[in-house]
Amino acid sequence: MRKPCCDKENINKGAWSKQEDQKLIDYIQVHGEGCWGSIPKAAGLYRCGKSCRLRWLNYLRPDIKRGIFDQDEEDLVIKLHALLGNRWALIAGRLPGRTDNEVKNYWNSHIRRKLIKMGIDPNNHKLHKGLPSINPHVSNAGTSSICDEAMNKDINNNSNNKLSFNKSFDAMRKIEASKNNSSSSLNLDLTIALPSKDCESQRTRDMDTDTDIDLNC
DNA sequence: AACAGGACCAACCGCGCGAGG
DNA sequence: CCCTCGCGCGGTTGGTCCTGT
Repeated sequence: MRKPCCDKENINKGAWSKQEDQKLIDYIQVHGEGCWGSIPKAAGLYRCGKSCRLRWLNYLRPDIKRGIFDQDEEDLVIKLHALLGNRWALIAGRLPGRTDNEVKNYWNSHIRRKLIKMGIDPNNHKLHKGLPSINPHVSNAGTSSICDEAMNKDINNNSNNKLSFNKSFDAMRKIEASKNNSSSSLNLDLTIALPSKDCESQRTRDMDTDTDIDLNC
């Protein structure tokens, strides 16, 4: 049996107060991120390290972009989900300022419902047989995923603004290939367009994470 | 105005993985 | 090797807000 991540006694749970937020922000601004296990004590917080990490990454980080997803972001989430499945951290890594939690929540509350309404299975991005589609891009029911068309469109339209995915994505492709080896209809040429204005912040972000992606902006 | 049900989202939980001893 | 520990991830929960009746 695994031990709990932290001593449950003297540990606050639930919503964070403004004072707690400020303590965490102040501490990280001075000492930087990392060593989450020791941060609560050092910062004078009665929280476990995991809770501090989550609060910082999902809410307090200064580069977080909040608010509703625009159409480009939503499209990208759909495409990336079709490629990667529920790998929210990887998907969020392609959306500057968005967190995995936010992407996951947005998927579950908005996109998933939207796809279902359109007659598209959100798990495999294929049309349900027999259901009408209101998506003009999808015409070959049951044979092609929604992202194939969108991907091909992007690849054709953005030849000078492409992401070249290297070894991390090679690994990802292997995983996906083994997962889908019997039924995959995805085009695994993982060349995806991003808005050019985001490239620089994206590059910075990738340096901070292990998502090892080579960008040609 | 009051209530119910749904939607949204912050936070928690447990597991897997990698690093270090 | 094996074990322990810390970190990161994805799934889930629960509180709050919103909307319809």
